Amino acid sequence: MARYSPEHKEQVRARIVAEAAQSFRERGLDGIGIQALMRRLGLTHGGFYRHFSDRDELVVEALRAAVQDAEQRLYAPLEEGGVEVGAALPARDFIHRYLSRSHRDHPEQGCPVAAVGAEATRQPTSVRRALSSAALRLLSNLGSALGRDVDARKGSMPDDRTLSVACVLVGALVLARSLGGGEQSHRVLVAGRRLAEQLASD
Amino acid sequence: MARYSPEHKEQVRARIVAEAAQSFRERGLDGIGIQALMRRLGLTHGGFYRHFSDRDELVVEALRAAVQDAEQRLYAPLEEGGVEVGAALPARDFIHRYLSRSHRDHPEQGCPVAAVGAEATRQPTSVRRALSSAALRLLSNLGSALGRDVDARKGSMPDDRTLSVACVLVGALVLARSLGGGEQSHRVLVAGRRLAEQLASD
DNA sequence: TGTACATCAGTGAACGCGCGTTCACTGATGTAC
DNA sequence: TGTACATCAGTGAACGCGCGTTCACTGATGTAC
Repeated sequence: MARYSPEHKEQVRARIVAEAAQSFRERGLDGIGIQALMRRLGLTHGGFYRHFSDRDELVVEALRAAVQDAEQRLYAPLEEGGVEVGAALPARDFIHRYLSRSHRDHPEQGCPVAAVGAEATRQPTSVRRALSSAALRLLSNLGSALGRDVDARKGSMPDDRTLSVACVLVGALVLARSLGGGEQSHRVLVAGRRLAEQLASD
Repeated sequence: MARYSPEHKEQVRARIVAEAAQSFRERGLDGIGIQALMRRLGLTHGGFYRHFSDRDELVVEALRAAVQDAEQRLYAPLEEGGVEVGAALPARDFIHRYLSRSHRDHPEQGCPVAAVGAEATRQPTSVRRALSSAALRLLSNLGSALGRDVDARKGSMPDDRTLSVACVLVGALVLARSLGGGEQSHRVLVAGRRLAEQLASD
């Protein structure tokens, strides 16, 4: 067992991060352990520390990966011809993907801010910073979709309209999840969509 | 040790529930154990099962208590003369209390939907139901504050304006907590307040 | 080309710890006589 | 009023379990000669 091809190690590391990015959104940042995580990948827990110095380091990386994953699914335009990606989605499409039933029912593939943002206050500093930059990235993407391209990560500020739409998106999703999957929950999604679209088109 | 006054048992039970209602909002529904909780009250863990059949029963009760606690602090009018309580707060005051820095910084005394609503998808049925009724109660209170007195708990539906304001409140709080306590976080609170007030006064 | 050695990703036992839950127990009070 | 007994909230040891982390190890491959 060992001495694999040069790329092997980074591939395994990437698999750990990807699995964690899913599991943490599904079960919360404290909801899955290293042993269970490694077992899911067909590995044993001891090897984990060849890749990460401790659990928090994985949480930070997994949050970064979750942001990218959510961007792919919610923000990136549909690929046409199977190749190109790049331009921003229209705000309307982003809003509809964000406040869809499938996003509500699959937090493990969705926005990390809605899934674990409320856990920020009980996390160590490194994790809080990662959550904060996840939120800023959401604002930045949303700003682009609204045609207000401001790079929030660099400290510049998203405009008020972007902030407003972001509140509606996150709030509607958290409320809809709190309400379960029934009719009231769906009404929240629909009301959130309508309001977000209206704000986006002002 | 035992055979206290008749009210003693229910007082202890109430203390357990109150402590849990705080701790669960502060640390998440899985964030504090029975031993730690009982220790905080100066009791030992064994006695817990004289009051509850299992941990989930406590979670359900604690969520109910958290709703009442949050209502007291966010929704109940200031007592005048130190006695009376009853009438609804104006929507504007409710919005400003909900999107205050102190609510952002003290989830343990605040809205349980914002604090633990995102955990709904990973809880057993009994807890999911309790979270759902917490959310409905938030909608109901907000409906009253907006002058749309609809008892959401009985299955009747909150109107769209109430749903919209609720999305803004919950989303702004979760976003502000994700962003930490800095300037961006405060801007989210301010933007949320402005939007919520505007929607409330339409 | 063949042999000796170094590397290091992954293994799995072990550490101390806290979890939810059970249970034999203690001992102050209430009730029966 | 005095004594014997029942009650039952609270105690603390114990159960099996999973946690994060450490560590001696294995063994396939790469490098040195």
